[in-house]
Amino acid sequence: MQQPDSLQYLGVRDDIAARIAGGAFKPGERLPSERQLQAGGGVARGTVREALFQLEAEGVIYRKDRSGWYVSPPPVVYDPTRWEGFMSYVEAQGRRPETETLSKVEIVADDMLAQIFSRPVGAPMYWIRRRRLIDGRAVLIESIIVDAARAPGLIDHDLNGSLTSVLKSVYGIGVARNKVDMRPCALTRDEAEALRVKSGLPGLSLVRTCYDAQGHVVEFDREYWRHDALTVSVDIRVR
Amino acid sequence: MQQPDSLQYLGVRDDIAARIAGGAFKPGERLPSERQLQAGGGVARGTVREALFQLEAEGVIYRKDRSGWYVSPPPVVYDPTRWEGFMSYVEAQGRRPETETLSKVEIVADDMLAQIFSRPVGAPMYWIRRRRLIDGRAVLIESIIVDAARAPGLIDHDLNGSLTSVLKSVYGIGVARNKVDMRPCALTRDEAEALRVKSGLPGLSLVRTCYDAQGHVVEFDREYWRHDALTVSVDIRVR
DNA sequence: GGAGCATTCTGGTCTATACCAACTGCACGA
DNA sequence: TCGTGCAGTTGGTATAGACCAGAATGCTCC
Repeated sequence: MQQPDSLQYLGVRDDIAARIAGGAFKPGERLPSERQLQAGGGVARGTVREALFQLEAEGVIYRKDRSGWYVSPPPVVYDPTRWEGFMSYVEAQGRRPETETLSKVEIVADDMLAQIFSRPVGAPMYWIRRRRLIDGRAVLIESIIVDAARAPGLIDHDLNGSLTSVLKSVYGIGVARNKVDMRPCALTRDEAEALRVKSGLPGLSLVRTCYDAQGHVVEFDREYWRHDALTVSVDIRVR
Repeated sequence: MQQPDSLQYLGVRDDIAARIAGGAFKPGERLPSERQLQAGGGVARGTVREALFQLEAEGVIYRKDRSGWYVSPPPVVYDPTRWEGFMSYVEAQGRRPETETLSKVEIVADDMLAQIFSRPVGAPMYWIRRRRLIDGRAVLIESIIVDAARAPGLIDHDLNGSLTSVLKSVYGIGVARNKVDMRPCALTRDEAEALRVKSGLPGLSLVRTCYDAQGHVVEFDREYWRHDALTVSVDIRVR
């Protein structure tokens, strides 16, 4: 599957990429519309879109539905071993973090949750869904489960800040160990809708299990990130 | 960007996905051609392709250029903290690993490599490029740099097996610490060609720096994985 | 000045068609 | 038996046109 430069859409891609690299469009700025790019390049709109899809896959640009194509800001660096919460982490990198709580409800543990938390099926749990933004752009959606018995009344607190610090300061629960699973994925249906992206856009699925010093599960967290929003960095000793 | 089920390509997607889940097509098997699917669904070929792209992004299917669409095998699990080489690792999961050495040459360190290895610019280095396959499918391409002064004659050895074990058994160099950077990316140009995928397919970029017990850099490794070929799992204590 | 509404613009979906290049399989011949 | 070459099939690229729904804009009226 060679890429001879004879392919028109790669030519259009290179043209737009060069203009972005040259500073003609800055991070966050809008590109000309597809129809304008089409006229400028003398190609069909489908070809322009193919070029834009390439740049989107590379993380160079992103789209807002029916609004336009925009130049991507740089990604944040994520180190699971140094993670102390989204808000402080993002702020430390000079970006503006925001959190929106989409829902918070009490549920009962199903088989999977019961096993994860080592609790009986039917045990009360809190289910929190949040959307998190960087510089005004939604970058991840997360679904958190916390054992209600260990943090009674948790969902009555303001959860738009750091959940970790609420658990620590209000309930005295600290995190001693993290297990993180990562997997490239496609953002589909619910996640895509919540992040306001087109279904099928590549993303990163991140499943975090937090344990306290006694080895009990404190928090079980599924996150779906935009693929262009982060870099993961892990520094570990070989066992 | 809601997904009302009125969208035709999502309907086609669901139809194909259901047939795969139902066992009509097994991992590794070929799907009917786009033109056959088109006729069966009564839609345009572009719509069928849109549905196939969705499933590809989700990792459900993959394509061989001008050959057809195939059902994806399950991903391998990758734990950077337990990594003892591709070959043994993949075999332990019941899969068949292969390695092809694409090139191995001596180069001189540029600014970046000099800094990484704490060696002068111009120091001799070995540059090894390999392609690695699971069950006959190319899943990753890697580019490895090793300090030639620490492993003289390395590239005269057979490098289709475990590089780690060659470094250990022949040169007595062990790895004590790993630094791993991960980032969702697009496979473009060289990587895409080496993996025989279409440029722009999502992938995972993995940069590994291996240190010995003295903190010297042993090996610097850039890997590009197919996005559907692996799951990353990290288990770490919070500092 | 602000709320509400209509228009315009934008990307999203879909159809139909055409041609190309790489792969596949088969038939043929050495 | 083993290549070799041809023909058919497949996905890849590109065009042109059409319509839709949501976003953005600007206008009007209160």
